[in-house]
Amino acid sequence: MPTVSSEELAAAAGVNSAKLRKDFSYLGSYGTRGVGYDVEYLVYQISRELGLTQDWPVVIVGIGNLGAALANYGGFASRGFRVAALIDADPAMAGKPVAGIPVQHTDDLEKIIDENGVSIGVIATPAGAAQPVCDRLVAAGVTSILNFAPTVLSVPDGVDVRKVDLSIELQILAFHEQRKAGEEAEAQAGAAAPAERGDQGEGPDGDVPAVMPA
Amino acid sequence: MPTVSSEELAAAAGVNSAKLRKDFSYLGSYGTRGVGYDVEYLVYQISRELGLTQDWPVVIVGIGNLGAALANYGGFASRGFRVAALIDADPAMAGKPVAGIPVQHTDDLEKIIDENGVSIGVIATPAGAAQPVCDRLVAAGVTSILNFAPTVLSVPDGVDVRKVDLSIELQILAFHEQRKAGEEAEAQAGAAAPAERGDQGEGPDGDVPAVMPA
DNA sequence: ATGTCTTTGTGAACGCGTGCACAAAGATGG
DNA sequence: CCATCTTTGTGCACGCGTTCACAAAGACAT
Ligand SMILES: NC(=O)c1ccc[n+]([C@@H]2O[C@H](COP(=O)([O-])OP(=O)(O)OC[C@H]3O[C@@H](n4cnc5c(N)ncnc54)[C@H](O)[C@@H]3O)[C@@H](O)[C@H]2O)c1
Ligand SMILES: NC(=O)c1ccc[n+]([C@@H]2O[C@H](COP(=O)([O-])OP(=O)(O)OC[C@H]3O[C@@H](n4cnc5c(N)ncnc54)[C@H](O)[C@@H]3O)[C@@H](O)[C@H]2O)c1
Repeated sequence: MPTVSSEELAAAAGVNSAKLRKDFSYLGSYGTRGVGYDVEYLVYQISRELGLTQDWPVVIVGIGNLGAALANYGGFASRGFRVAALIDADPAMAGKPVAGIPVQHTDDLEKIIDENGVSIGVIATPAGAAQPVCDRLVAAGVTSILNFAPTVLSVPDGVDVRKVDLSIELQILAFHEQRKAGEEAEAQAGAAAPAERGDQGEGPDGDVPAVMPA
Repeated sequence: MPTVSSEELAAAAGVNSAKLRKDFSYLGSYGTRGVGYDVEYLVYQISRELGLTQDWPVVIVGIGNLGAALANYGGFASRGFRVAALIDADPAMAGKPVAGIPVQHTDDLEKIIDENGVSIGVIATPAGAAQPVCDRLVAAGVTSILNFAPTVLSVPDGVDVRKVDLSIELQILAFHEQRKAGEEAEAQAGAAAPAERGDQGEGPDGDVPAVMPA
């Protein structure tokens, strides 16, 4: 039975082993003291808890540059997501296949959501169309939305929205970049450079805490 | 002189006014007691601190579905980012314009980085090519990388990497989605549903803290 | 069966970000 | 010039997540 210790996993992930064990403990006691965790069983338990064991039908609305790229992306299927339908407002696109899936017109949005039992929608329309599209998706029964349009969406309680803003990603990089330059210039001033985070910035998260003094 | 109070700003942003004031205080004391903050001056100071006042040349490597979509995206320019060059390994693409910018071949990568003074690179190649491309970018002087390939990149100290993993965004939504369904089923069991966050999930950040008991 | 050795699971301490509460600053009006 | 009123800037306390440290559990050898 292949096993891994929390120490090994923690080292590989670059985190503290105690935290990793405590996190696992929320799923139950799946480890064996003196041995570690059964890899296969652990993978299954985590997958199940994260919802990776079921497959989720997803619709993409707005099949332009970005929407088409998303439709073509094979990485979703491997994580349990299935592109159930592509929707666009442009009549010229209706019926035209993108990534092997025929694009359907916005008029049928409600029907498509309903027939496919979709609860997750991706919005890749221009900013102006995002809120109206969002409203229709929600009204049709979608309760989770991934929004690429540069707009803050208003949704009722119970609906989750995640916004992906690529400009902000670049801004965060630029912020650190600017800071690097500043530190070099001040390197002669004696003060040591502050500790740098070494992670792979999983998203535009709790970053950028301290700011340089005036 | 148009001004805003920390209270107004906090309400608009949906955060605590004390936190907002404390954050601003790291930039210096730009407010006037009894009045508030001079809007124009505040915007300038924040922009400067965030590095929004300078424009950053950026190169995109891997001009496929995603890379082309990024190149066509106008939202970057408005935030101070300029697409300085597009690079792809496919000889057939060399010279072909995408979004008005001719695609250049990977062979010239180092020269392109150097001549344009690029310090920020975007990787949109297949996963297998990401690390080699990353190494070349870093060797050529790039110190910030936005990675779309589903790979964890190894970089030397001093180089920042941010990874955008769209599958993880969907997974987070699916996780909450699964949980919603679970709560409905357990609604009869008496325990009240835990408080739900109402924000717009700026990235795959410090989310998903507590996990359901076994 | 008993002892030893490894690794888990978790109570307790620590550190840090967030929010409260208020004194100080400064504008404004009399 | 003084009184009053608004809003900033910040010390302090609270809460939560992270880390430490260790007892308990269990495998494995003798
Ligand atoms: N391209 C990028 O890399 C990128 C990056 C970040 C954000 N974004 C954002 O993503 C969105 C899409 O970008 P894009 O480059 O694909 O734009 P695009 O113009 O190429 O595509 C937009 C598509 O949406 C369709 N559309 C318009 N109104 C619609 C509606 N009401 N219902 C359904 N479909 C509708 C259009 O027909 C078009 O096909 C934009 O909001 C953009 O700001 C794009
Ligand atoms: N399309 C999406 O929505 C999406 C979403 C998430 C992640 N991704 C990831 O982004 C990357 C690109 O996705 P895509 O859909 O655009 O793929 P794609 O196959 O359409 O494009 C890849 C491009 O990279 C070029 N390339 C290959 N090797 C290269 C090298 N060594 N140097 C320079 N260029 C090279 C290819 O010529 C091609 O043009 C992939 O890693 C994919 O997993 C894509």
